[in-house]
Amino acid sequence: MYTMKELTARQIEILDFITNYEWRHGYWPSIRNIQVQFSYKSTNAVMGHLRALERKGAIERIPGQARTFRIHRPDQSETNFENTIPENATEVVEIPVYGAIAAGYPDRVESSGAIGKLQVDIQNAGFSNLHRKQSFALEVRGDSMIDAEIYDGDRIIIEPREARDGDIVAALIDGEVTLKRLIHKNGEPPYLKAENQNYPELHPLNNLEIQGVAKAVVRAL
Amino acid sequence: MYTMKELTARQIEILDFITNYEWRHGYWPSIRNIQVQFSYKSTNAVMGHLRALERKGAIERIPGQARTFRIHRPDQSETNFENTIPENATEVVEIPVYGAIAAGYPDRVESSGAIGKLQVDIQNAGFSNLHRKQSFALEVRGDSMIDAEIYDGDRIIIEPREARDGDIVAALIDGEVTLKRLIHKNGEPPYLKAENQNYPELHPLNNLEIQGVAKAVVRAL
DNA sequence: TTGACAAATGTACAAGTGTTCACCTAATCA
DNA sequence: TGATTAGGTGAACACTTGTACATTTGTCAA
Repeated sequence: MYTMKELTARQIEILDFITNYEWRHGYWPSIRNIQVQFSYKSTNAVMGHLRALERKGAIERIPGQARTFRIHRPDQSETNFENTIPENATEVVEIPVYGAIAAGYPDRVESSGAIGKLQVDIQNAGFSNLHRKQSFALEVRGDSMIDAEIYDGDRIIIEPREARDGDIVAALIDGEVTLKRLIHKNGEPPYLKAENQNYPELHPLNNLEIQGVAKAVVRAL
Repeated sequence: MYTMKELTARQIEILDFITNYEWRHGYWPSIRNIQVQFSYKSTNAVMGHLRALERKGAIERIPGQARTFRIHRPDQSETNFENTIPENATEVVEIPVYGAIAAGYPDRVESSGAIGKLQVDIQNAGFSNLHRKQSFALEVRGDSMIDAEIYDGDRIIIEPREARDGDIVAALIDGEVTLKRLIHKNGEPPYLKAENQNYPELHPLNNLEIQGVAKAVVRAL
C-alpha cells in the first residue's frame, strides 16, 4: 500500500471513533451510530467523511452491506499472501510488553515503558470478554528456570489465581518479585525452587505472596 | 461465569463459522451469510440456532441490529488478585488456536475448529491503531525443530511476508505444509532445513511457496 | 403413546441501514 | 474572481437484514 494521504482533523476523529467503537463493542458502528456520536443532523455528513476516508485509503467498506468496515494502517507490507493463509489460522496483532520478572535471584519488577513487542492473537472476542481477563505478561530475566525451558528474554503469561504444588509462579518473596516453581507439600511451609541446579531453594523469611501462575511462555524468534 | 451448557454439533458448526467469518473478513456475518454457508433454504434455520446459542450463553447479540455478535467463551476463575498485579504488566486474553503444522515431515494443515486456547496479550492504550495484521498462529507437530527449541505442541506465530535466508518459515513444499528453516544462498535454489540432525534437508521438486515467517513461539506450561 | 426438543422449510413484514439527489456555507488558491 | 474542496442540512429511496408466524420431520426419553 502506498503512503496514506493526509487526513483532516475531522476525518481522524471519525476514524478514531470507528476503531474505538469496534474495540468497545466488538462490532462496527452503523452510519447512524456515527451520526449520533458527532451530533450530525444528516447521515450524509458521515457519508462525506467515509467517502473521503475511503478515497484516501484509510478505510475500506463493502458497498451496501451493514457495519462492514476494514481499517487500513499506513505501515503494512506490500505482499499479498491472502490466498496462502491457512483457512483456520488465528489472527495476530503486535503489542508492546511492559515489565520484567527475575528468574534469577529475586528483584524488583523493572518498569519503564515498553521494552519490546509481542506478537499475539486477538480475534472474535467481544469486548465483554477482553475486559474480564486479568492475566498479564512479563519478560523473564536470568537463567534460573532454564531446565523448564524458560530462558532469559522469554515472555511469560501469568494468570492470577491460587497456586498448587508444582506450579511455576510469579511470587513476591520478602518483597521481591521472582519466577520460580512452587513447592508446597502437605503440612509443610511453602518455598520456591529454581529449575537450575546452580540456584538454591528460596525459603521465605517472612512473607510469600503468589501473584499468579505461569500459563505459557512466549519467545520471539 | 458458570459452566456453559452443552452445544449440539450443528450449533458448534454455526459458532465456528461465525467466529471464523469474523476473523477472515473483519466483520460479523449476517444471518443470510450463515444461511448461504450451510445451504439453508430459510433464514429461520439460522435463527433457531442463534436463539439456541444465545440461550446457552455462547453468544450475545444486539436485537434488531445488523451484524452485531459477541462471542462468549467459558472462563475463568473468580479470584480477585487485582492489587497484587504488577503495575506495568500487559493485559492478556484467551484465544483459540486453529490448525497445526508439521515440524516433522511435510503434511497437510489440519483444520477442524479450535484445537486449543492460547493466552495472549492485548494492550488497551493505542489499540485502535494496531488493527488487523494478517499474521496467524499454528500448532506445531513433530520434533524436527527441537534444536531451535521449538517442540511438539508449541504454537508459533506466523507473519506472512517475504522470507530471507535463515528465517524459520511455514512453507508449502510440493503442496505440503511444513515448518523449517529456509536456506537461500545467493544464486542457489532455496531449500528447507530441519533443526534436528535426524532429519534430512528438503529440496523442493517442483514448487516452494513461503507462507510466512515464524515470529514467535508460544508454549503452554 | 405422548411430550419435548433439535432441525429445517416457506412466507412475509418492518426496521435497520447504505446511498443518492438537491442545496447550502465557509475557506483556500491560482 | 471563479474554481475547488471540506463540511454540512434535509428528505427520500431501496436494499439489507433481523424477526415472527405457521408448519414439517426426526430423535429421544418418560
